[in-house]
Amino acid sequence: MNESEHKSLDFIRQRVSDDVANGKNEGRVHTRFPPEPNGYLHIGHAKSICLNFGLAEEFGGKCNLRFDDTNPEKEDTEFVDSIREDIRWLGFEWDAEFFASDYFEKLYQWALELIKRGKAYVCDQTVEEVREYRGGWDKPGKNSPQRDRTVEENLDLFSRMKNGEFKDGEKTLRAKIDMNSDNMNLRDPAMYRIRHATHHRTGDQWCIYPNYDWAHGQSDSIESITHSVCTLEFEQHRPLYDWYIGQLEVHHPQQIEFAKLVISNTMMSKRKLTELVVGGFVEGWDDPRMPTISGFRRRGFTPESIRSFANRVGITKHNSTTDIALMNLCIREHLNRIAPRVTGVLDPVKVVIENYPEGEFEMRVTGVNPEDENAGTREVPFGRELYIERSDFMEEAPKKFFRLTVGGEVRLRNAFFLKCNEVIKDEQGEIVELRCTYDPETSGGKAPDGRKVKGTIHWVSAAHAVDAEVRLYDVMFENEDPSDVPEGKDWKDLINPNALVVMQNAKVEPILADASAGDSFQFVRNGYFCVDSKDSQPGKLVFNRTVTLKDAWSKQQKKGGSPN
RNA sequence: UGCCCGAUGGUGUAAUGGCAACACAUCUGGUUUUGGUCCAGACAUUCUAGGUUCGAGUCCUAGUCGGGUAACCA
Repeated sequence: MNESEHKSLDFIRQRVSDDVANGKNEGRVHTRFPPEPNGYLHIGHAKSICLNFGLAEEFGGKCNLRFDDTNPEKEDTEFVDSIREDIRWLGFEWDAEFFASDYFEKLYQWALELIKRGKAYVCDQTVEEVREYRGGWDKPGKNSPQRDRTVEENLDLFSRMKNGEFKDGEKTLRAKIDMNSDNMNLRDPAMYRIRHATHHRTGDQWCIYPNYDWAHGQSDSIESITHSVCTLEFEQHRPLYDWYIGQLEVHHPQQIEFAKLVISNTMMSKRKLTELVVGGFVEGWDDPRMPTISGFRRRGFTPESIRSFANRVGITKHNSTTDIALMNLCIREHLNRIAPRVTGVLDPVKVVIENYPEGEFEMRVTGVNPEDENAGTREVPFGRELYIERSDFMEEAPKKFFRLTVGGEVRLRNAFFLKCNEVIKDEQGEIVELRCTYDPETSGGKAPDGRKVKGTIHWVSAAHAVDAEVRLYDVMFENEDPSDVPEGKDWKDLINPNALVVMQNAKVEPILADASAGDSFQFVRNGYFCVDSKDSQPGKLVFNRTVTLKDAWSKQQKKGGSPN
């Protein structure tokens, strides 16, 4: 190792690096990503996925996918399938796939072993009694009345638990540790509970199910995991993790905890995300407003952008909140390089060019992506009637407004200079048409007489434009911290009503009629959009706005407008 | 009311006892046929108080603040 080439590693990579250097685990690195299949993966899981799979890649090791399916009542194969899909979409492939339920028999045998060694006992207490006997932070616990049952009695009772002789909640198997420990997890934790429920994989084969602590470390051990990375809330479980593995005298993985991802204006709690889906507040787990991986995918985020984000947020032990702006940066950065530029007019208003011959059209040739020389060119039809963005015209405009005004001149992107002569409105005073003239001498966007124009606006030919529905997405919560709910309010009251705004009458350039589901584009001056993978049809296009472009103009406007 | 963990700019991270670095955000300016991109610049008494040291963001002590934790969930 060259000291001068010391790279900046996060504390986990540092630790793994040290372990490898010291020959721990024969220099092996083996991680695992262990989701419970009770919901869809979200961006927080992406951080964990990038960490675990990244560790394996960087240290020449392996990473398993393990479904932590020890709670039959909440888990389902739908979630198993979506988890596999999401991990692969992110660009990772696991070395081996397991289920905690693969180990139910082994875990059972191990439990028998602990019973025989007097380290576990069958307890008859109810949930309430257990809580009472556990004591508190300030007061010691009391032993369960059944704590000193004989080995024979425990063996008999436990096998009868397994055989279904008892009802749910009637008995548990508990580890005999220390009812006086400072760490509540060590006050005789439950190892097994009775659940007469059908498991998504083992069916009705079992009616006793191992608790997390009894299953997790041993599963890690069986798979020869070297570094068992998890989030901070499991920190005080580590002594129990270590105790079980120590008792069983099997391969001992090292648990390491890091801070989970928190993003501003975003709800990450799996329970609450489930509530949004079940309660119909969103269309489903893959609703583009959701912080799920499938939601981001449908919204138009790329795997590259999410991996880039995960790498930028860092791995530490302190709780922090990452600004949602960083996500936006990551996706803009990637899409700016790869997304073809097209024109989409979200809120169209008609322009009639009075001095352009009726019924005539011409093709304008234009680049596909200024960031990519190899992207080539495309042709766009131009004619007498166009659609432009309603917000690109103002009757009474402030001085800094560089767009179209009455009497003012702007450039039509990739075409001509345009001047507005007259505004036509309907009875409600709504602008329905702008009568304009163009300067044929400015083809190519420059005037022979050298006169300059401040603004350039986008347009589509009215005769060629394709209708589209465009869904504009924004942050799901207006509050930076949506878990901070004001008195008397429900967290769902904080949902941003403008998280989705649908533009029904958008007009897009004809080339987009052939776009396929999932394709991403930059709508020039508007943002990045993708073809919705569920609702878009050949005759009825639907686009999702992935993210806006940075917008200095609207930012300036929000500041209260310029004093000219 | 114990036990465990943490604290570096508005935000997220780096600095492995030796010049507080990078990115985001914000603001200024330049380039530009996208108010995009790109380029240049601005933006910190490292929670507090003591101590060790030639030298402390880093080590020690005490405090302050924040988080986690008492499921037959994971």
